[in-house]
Amino acid sequence: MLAADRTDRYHLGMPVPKGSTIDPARTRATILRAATAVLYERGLDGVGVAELCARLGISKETLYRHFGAKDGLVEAMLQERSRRVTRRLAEVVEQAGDDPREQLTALFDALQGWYDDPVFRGCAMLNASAQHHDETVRALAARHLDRYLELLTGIAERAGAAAPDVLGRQLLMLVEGATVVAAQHDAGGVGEHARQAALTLLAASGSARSTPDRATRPRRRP
Amino acid sequence: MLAADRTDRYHLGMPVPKGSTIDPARTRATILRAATAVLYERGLDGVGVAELCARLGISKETLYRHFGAKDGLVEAMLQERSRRVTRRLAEVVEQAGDDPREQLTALFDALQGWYDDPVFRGCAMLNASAQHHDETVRALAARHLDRYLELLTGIAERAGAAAPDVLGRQLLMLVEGATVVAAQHDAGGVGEHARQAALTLLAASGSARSTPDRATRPRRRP
DNA sequence: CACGGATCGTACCGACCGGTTCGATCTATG
DNA sequence: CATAGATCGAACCGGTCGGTACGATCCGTG
Repeated sequence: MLAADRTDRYHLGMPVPKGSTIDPARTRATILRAATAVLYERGLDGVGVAELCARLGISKETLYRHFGAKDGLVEAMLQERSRRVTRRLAEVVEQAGDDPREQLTALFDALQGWYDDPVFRGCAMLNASAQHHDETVRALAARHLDRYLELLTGIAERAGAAAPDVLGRQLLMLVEGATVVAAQHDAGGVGEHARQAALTLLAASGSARSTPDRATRPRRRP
Repeated sequence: MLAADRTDRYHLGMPVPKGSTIDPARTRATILRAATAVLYERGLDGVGVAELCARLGISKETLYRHFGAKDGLVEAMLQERSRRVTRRLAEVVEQAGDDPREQLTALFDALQGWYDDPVFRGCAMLNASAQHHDETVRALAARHLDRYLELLTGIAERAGAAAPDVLGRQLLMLVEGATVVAAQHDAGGVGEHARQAALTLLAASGSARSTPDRATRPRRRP
């Protein structure tokens, strides 16, 4: 589990390299990354602070100095994950070129790759929201869906959909539905089927690419 | 919270009516129904056994005699809810007539009605699966999705879709995605948008009955 | 009328959990 | 060399939770 025998040791399960100040910021980031993996796999309440710290190779005091409380860790973790995942998907879409169809294809392919990952356990935000009825976590989940919706509505707009916000919502349902089904029901091919559905909705959404400029519409948040 | 003052009292928060044997089966069903509501609203781990019993107006001993353990209650509860919900949706579909488009419309209208219910908190099965990483609960959630899938694939078959199982999966994603979005993001109109998407997918699925502009084909191919 | 069964209310128990504290160790800095 | 800061490991604390036990109450039945 850990490295370093009793003679020399320190910090995060590994002996501190030669001459390096223990950088708190780096420590915090490392804790965040490792804790995210454990809490995602086992659930927020599935692992206590003691075991969590043991797995990370840190002491409870270190964790509490960086995050104040377990909730602080959870919130920081969810925020960071939401940002990272959203950025990743936005990159995938961006690198797919200008064709909205290609963008959607790339997006659902990326999702399928995620579903195939052995550690895939569904959307961490929605899982967290189901576990902690805490209002803060709910807000983070809602914000996460906001980010997704913004990305998808952007695709819908570039496709010249007659009602891009409606299409964006529908694509959001497909993305989240595919994620849920992949997590709970699997059987494979979920991403592909979702992609086909998305392309069908796109094709049926009105004049494709013929009306690039249109009145901008209000945005997210109820 | 309770009825009955200190003079006469008994059983399930209400005084036992005049001459009636306390029927264990009825007691169990009543506990199940009331516990379902509380645990759905607050989360499986959001309310302890003590408080749960207080809310139901029963003693812990009674609960444990009927369900053995909290997990037993949870499992019984989820099973019963899955059966009830699925049956209800099947009825809605059945009462909508023979047209698959009408059936889908009725189904998503029913879902929208659910979303509008103030106690709506998303799909209880998926919430439970996110909370208890327990294998039994996961299996119950998977079985729940099986039931949904069966219903939706049936509609796809009656519509004469070229690939009814694929369309069924896609409709399942829409249903679950709509439920997730309604629970976490709301803003209204989710059911309607999901319904439109479902009808679009149905119309594009190579069906005979649901697309008026295509060559007709016989229905019913199991 | 006595008995068995279902129930209540309460007290109790052991386990665990989130969080705090403390002494010791090591590093960089001045 | 002394100090300050980051960390470790372990002990500790109060609270909560799931589950059990027990005496008392009320019912229908024999």
